[in-house]
Amino acid sequence: MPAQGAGNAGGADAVRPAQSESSPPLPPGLDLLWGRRGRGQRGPKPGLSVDAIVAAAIRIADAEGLEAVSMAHVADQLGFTTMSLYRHVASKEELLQLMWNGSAQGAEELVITGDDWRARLRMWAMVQREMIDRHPWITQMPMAAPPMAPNSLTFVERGLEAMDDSGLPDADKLRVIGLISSYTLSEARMAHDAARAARQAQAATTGTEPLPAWTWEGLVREVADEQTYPRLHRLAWSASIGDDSSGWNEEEEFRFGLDRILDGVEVLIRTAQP
Amino acid sequence: MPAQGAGNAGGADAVRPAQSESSPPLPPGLDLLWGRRGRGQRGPKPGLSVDAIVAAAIRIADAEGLEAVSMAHVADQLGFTTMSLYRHVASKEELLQLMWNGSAQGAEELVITGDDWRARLRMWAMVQREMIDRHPWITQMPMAAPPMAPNSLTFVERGLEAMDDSGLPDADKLRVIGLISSYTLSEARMAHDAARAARQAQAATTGTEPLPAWTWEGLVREVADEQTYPRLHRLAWSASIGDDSSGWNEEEEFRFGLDRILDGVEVLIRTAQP
DNA sequence: CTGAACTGTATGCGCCGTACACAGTTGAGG
DNA sequence: CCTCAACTGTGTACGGCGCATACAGTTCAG
Repeated sequence: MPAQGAGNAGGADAVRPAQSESSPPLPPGLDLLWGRRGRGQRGPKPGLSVDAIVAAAIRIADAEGLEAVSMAHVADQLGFTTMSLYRHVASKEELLQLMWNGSAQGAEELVITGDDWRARLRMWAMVQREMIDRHPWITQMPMAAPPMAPNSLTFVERGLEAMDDSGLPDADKLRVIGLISSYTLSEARMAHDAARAARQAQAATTGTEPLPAWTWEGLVREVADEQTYPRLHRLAWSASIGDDSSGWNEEEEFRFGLDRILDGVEVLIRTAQP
Repeated sequence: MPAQGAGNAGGADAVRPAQSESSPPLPPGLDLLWGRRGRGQRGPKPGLSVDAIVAAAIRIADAEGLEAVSMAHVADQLGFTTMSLYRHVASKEELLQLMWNGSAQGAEELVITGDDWRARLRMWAMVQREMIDRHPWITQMPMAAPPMAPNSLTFVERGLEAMDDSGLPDADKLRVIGLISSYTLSEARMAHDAARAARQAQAATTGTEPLPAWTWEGLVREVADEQTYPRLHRLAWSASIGDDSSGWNEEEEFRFGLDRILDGVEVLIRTAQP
């Protein structure tokens, strides 16, 4: 169904498609992200704005998790009715996209420092990880298409900038950026999913139970017999993996993988330009 | 609320907690995965089974996407009522976990071949990627906790096996496995999200529109001005990134990253054992 | 001054996960 | 053999979800 109903009595459609003029219309969702949605001046002053909606949604997601972000919840956080949101946002999915972009606010004034490409790229990855940790719910989002939001592009630009002195062809720089982002995002996702699972396992056994607090090694010991999983069995029964008593240091794990990747990039750079 | 309501008239609880005996009860969800859920013999023969439910759910997810997997849909695919599923599965979340494990069926008879650790590890990653591609919906799943399902552990065991001749300490082998899995999963996720986005962008413009078919470069050209995104601008306006005309070969991109990671692992192995 | 453009509201639909009470089926223990 | 507890599947109902739609009130261009 096209956006402009022909003889439809009364109601205007929720959001207008584009600002017209030269450029071809962007895919739906992206137009708003890049400020290309029309704004007439005829009606009453809007008491609600896209920014306010997105900010409220992010506040909720930070405080109560992504699953708590419903149109109704966001709306009455703002003191409006549910349907009022649809005057500014086409759908919940679009709101989620805007939240994604909003979570990366501050990427503009981000400065990546370091003596060489390796130090800078490392910092770039750590910053990305920190941004995700500040808004863990972004690891649960659909993530439609390659990142095309303004803040995402800014971040990619910073990554390319970090590799200015690498001597790699631009296409390879982009691939390296993609590689590191993939890893960082995935690692953050696993960390937060695990944390969430642990948290709600804790919540499930309120009070009464002695709460066994399963560790990864403990579970493997319980479940993996020696015949079918000899190596895992050995690993789980050998001395604790992590150094400290609690075992399993996530941050250390992340840095380990990152350094392996950077080693690989170094090999690429060295072989490309002798 | 504990599972056993004291004076509750009539109804037995949906699923019994554990099989008793020695071992301490596993966290909820895992007990079923590892076959540690009790089964009495008193009642009528069940016409429904966990396996049938999981198989039906996977069939739906493969054919119509994960969002089409609802308890109602699964149930009447099997010719039963919605609520009947809850006699075999504690919740939808548990069903999703079982689907995850079920999607990795066939991991037992998987054989990883190759002359050295590098070839084997590469094959291991490619196999993982293919398994994900066969069931793209697993990239959309919550993924509670580190992978503890039997098939997941089998797969990890195979990865460790692939590195038998690497000379690395076991803990490092595990970290390498984790690094590669993270990357593979994330890359697969991006690829499928992009594919899905493209598919439904296509579906949105049925018939009438000339469907512009945006490429990544095209979008960047449209949106990224030279001042704020100089490197991206240059990249997008230079000759097409991919080699063929359609640009952007996902498989090649995946292999690029994988080879970088393997290079990094090689560095680690070489420096660890001279 | 009028009417079109615009903002927020109220109502309602279909779908979701699942709590709960219930009827029918089976096998173990008396 | 009978009985009754254990068990399986059903029916109904509830609260929450995203969102279509019709509507009432506000503002500015003509």
